[in-house]
Amino acid sequence: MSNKQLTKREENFSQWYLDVITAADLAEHGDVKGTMIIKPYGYAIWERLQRILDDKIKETGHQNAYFPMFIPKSFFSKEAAHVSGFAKECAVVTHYRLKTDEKGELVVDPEAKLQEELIVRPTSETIIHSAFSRWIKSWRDLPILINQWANIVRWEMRTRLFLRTSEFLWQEGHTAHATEAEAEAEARKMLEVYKWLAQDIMAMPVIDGQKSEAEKFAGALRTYAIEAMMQDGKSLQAGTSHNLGQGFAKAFEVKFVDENNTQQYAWMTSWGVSTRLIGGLIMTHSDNKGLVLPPQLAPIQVVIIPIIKDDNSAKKVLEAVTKLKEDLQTAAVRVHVDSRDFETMGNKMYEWEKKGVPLRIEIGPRDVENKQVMLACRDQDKKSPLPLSGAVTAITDLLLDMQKSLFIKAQKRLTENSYNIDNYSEFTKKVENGGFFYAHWCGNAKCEEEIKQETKATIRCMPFAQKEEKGVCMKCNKDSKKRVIFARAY
RNA sequence: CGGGGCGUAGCCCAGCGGCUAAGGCGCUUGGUUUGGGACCAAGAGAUCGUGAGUUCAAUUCUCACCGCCCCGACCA
Repeated sequence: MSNKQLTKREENFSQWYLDVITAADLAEHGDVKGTMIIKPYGYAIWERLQRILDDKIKETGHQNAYFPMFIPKSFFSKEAAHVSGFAKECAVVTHYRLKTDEKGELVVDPEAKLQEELIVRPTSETIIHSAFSRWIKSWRDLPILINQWANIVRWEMRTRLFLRTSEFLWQEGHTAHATEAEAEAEARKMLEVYKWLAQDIMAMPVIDGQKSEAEKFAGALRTYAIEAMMQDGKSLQAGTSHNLGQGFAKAFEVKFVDENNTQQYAWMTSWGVSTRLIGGLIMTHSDNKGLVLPPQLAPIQVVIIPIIKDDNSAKKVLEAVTKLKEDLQTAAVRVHVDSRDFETMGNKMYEWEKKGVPLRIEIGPRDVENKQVMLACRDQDKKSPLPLSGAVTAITDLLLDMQKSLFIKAQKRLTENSYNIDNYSEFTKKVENGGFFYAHWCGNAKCEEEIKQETKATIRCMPFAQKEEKGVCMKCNKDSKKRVIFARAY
């Protein structure tokens, strides 16, 4: 990263740290504009998240499957709202062959034009539903609960590392049900899973709720989402779950014969989270020193750095290091020993700090002598001695504590930056500084749009937990029953 | 697609109508170091974005093209 950016980062930390400090070590931009290369360490974080979520998705009765990345254009155009929602950001395959021209240059062979263009999936509803229509004949075939891990492409005009890349990795669930109630329950259940993932695993507090009509998924009946607050007060949509109603079923002829021998359209859902979560993770916990990882997600939970002074003490130090490493591994702690002798102490420490390893342990001759290790927690500044006896228990406890305290810290920030607001002109000023604004809204899309135009703030969600109360829309003064969250978002 | 900026080594960049294109980071080798970003020495690494023009001479000036970044529009 350039020096200019570093300087600017210091001026305005929240704007820059995603790009500058940690993301650079986790990922770099790809060769195609807006795509990203995720480096092994960054991928290890995604991989843990993926494994944890995948287990949970299977536990809740879903099966993994895989569908093609190319979607015939005709599939895409069957659901009207869906088309208009995604049409502007699709990568399109038009040819299937290259050739060398007279000048010896590699060109697209005009002879090899596809009869029907293929869309690189921006999401897989259409292709999966077309399969569903063949798979589903009877009420006995339902529910069908499918999940897929895949890459997708959305040709965004403006990209941002981790948060909005042209190509990204995600998980997308697609289900079909016999009844509306069942589909609704499924959509809500999976949002709960995402909430659990965000809060219990990533230590990232979220607000769950329903999206407004303007913000909902193209083609959905209702969209539910979890919204997280980043350190700069901006909102990040961290996961969505859609009750698709019967719209897609009608477009793709997903029909079944019910117990009364009548043809019915299925009720569908879809839900997904993406590598955007890694961006959310970075922007929730990171500090000026780099990434801070919650222990549950950290590929390396404990790093041990042996301090070798001379050949005499080296043996004893390495013995102590190996012993502790093995004991920790027995206790299922993910531990790494940094035994590189060509790096200086300082470099090693900065590196692991930057990578967000929760606990760092140093063992040198002095520590062996005193039957202790030096321990530093990533979320605290100090370094303190820890007796070797009982060290493993102390460490596992510390990891649990850190998981909790990271969540509490983030939740405190979320609470402190959430406001009830009734005065629109006050809102327009305060929203500049970020935060969640609980405000009354009449439910009219026109007010919503005007507010967006005037303040760049959108309705993030209508929180499930929000109690009814009488009020008037902060924009137009018409009656409102509930407050919704307005915020600026990524 | 509008407005602005920038393309010189893996990265950050200096430079100038002319001589062997400078420096820092990183890398390699050897040595000394090692409890918070080490030091010394020697080295490798550059079609100066591409093409054309002006000129005795272009990395430098002009034009075109390509690419990237930022701000909008778009999207989330």
